[in-house]
Amino acid sequence: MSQGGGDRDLFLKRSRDIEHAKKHGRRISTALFNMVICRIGEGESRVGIVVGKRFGGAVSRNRVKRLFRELTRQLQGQLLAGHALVVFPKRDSIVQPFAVLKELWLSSLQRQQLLRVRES
RNA sequence: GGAGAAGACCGGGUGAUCGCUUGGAGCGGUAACGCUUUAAGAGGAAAGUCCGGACUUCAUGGGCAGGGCGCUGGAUAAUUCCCAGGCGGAGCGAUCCGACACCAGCACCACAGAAAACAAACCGCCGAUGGCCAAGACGACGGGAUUCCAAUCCGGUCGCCUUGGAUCAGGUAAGGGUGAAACGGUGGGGUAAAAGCCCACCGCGGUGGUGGCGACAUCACCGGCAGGGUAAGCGUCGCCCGAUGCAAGGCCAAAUAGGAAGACAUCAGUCGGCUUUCUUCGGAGAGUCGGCGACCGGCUGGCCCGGCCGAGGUCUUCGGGUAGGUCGCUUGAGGUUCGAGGCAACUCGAAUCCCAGAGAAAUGAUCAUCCCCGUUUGGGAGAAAAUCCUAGAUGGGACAGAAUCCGGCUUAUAGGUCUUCUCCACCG
RNA sequence: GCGCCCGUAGCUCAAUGGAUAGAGCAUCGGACUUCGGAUCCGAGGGUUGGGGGUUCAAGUCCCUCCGGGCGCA
Repeated sequence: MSQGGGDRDLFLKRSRDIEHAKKHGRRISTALFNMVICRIGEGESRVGIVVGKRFGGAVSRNRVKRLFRELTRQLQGQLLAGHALVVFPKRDSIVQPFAVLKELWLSSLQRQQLLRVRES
């Protein structure tokens, strides 16, 4: 349906979808974020970002969501289709430089074999 | 120069690349939508939700609750906010702070203290006056001793006076450890001792004059003093407030579930007893009496009164509502600049501008450069320290994110700018 | 977003505005016991969430901030 334009279809927004992923997905954790990965079949992969009230004030919560959204936008071309990812950022992720975050994101997805192989 | 007081303002700037949301224009497309281009896109507190409104829905009345505020005047859409003033308090001062009406009624005032709200009196002081007791002087009377009488001496009774009392009646509240608070304060006179008992000043109360719109101020006269505190305890008085909050509310409307609304007629059933008719002997119908229905349940702005509804039948209509979507949704007690009025809050007039509208919630990521501050290195000025100039490296730049919209309050906030004023020190 | 409620010892709760804030459990010490448990005796532990105000006096009354919880589609 979407031709890859606006980023509405890039993100998981309904709590029903996020609860489904949390219940059925497998959980990995890194130094800067936790993540739940769930296979949902057809369609583009989607990313949900969950930031609880314990993370901090509204400014910190908004900032970390923006960081992870930017990460998703920059790297959406390399993601394999048919998965739902739910990210739970940790408090340290807001003080790290963006390049460190990007490196960790790529390597952890590589380990889960969710990245599209470059040469093919 | 130092130490302060009050008020106003800023809250990093510029540029590049890649993105997000909304509006306009153009192109493509039946449409949904897509592409290109252009414009705009967090705050002084957006926060806390403590007040006040706009706006929304809710209503058959009556009464009672409930809440808020409390010096005066002004200003406002409105306010408990704001402005100006009064009074009280703090400060040398600029200034700051103040729930700042009423103690008539009820209630409370622990411990300590003689006594804690009614006025008294535990210790104390006095004992003037009237008693009592003691001593003494004087007088009168009568007695005894020395004795013939006189005279002297002794003791007695009465009267009066003086002095005295661990005294009684009584006077007094000056002084008394306490306490947050003790029934005006200081000084003098006065007295037996005292006391507004008297006087001066201060405080207080009343009356009148003057000034002020007023709170109040001030002056004069009069009064010897009225009688504690707490109402952010119950309460009284005056004024104000209906409730509800954009998750209000309107519209469209999947899936699932079957009901919902209106009108009309009947105006009532059920249980038990008795009488009677029919009977397939199980019962059924009619009449009459009694019980329940009906001291019940639901709705009705928080409560009460009051009010409305309640079973079954027939007919007509299709609606209600969840997920979701959409409207509300940003042109407004609006901003900016002038002018006028007012001490000011603010008001009036003119011109001009359109300035976020998201929806698990857009305003971001990376980089360059400039600005400010700190650390440090090299060079220079300087005898050296201090300090200054210059170049570089490195770190930092607060509090904090619109959610229906406004007016305030409160709280958080790195660094900086401006204006006015006060006190102290020095120089002229 | 809007509305509402609650904060007392480590935990669960008390406490008319009146004095060192109390009880139970828990902790520690002692007694008892061969040792432990139970029991008995005793002790420690509190900025009454923070600050300010009213009052002679505040855990209590009032204001404000902080933390926690609940409801509303």
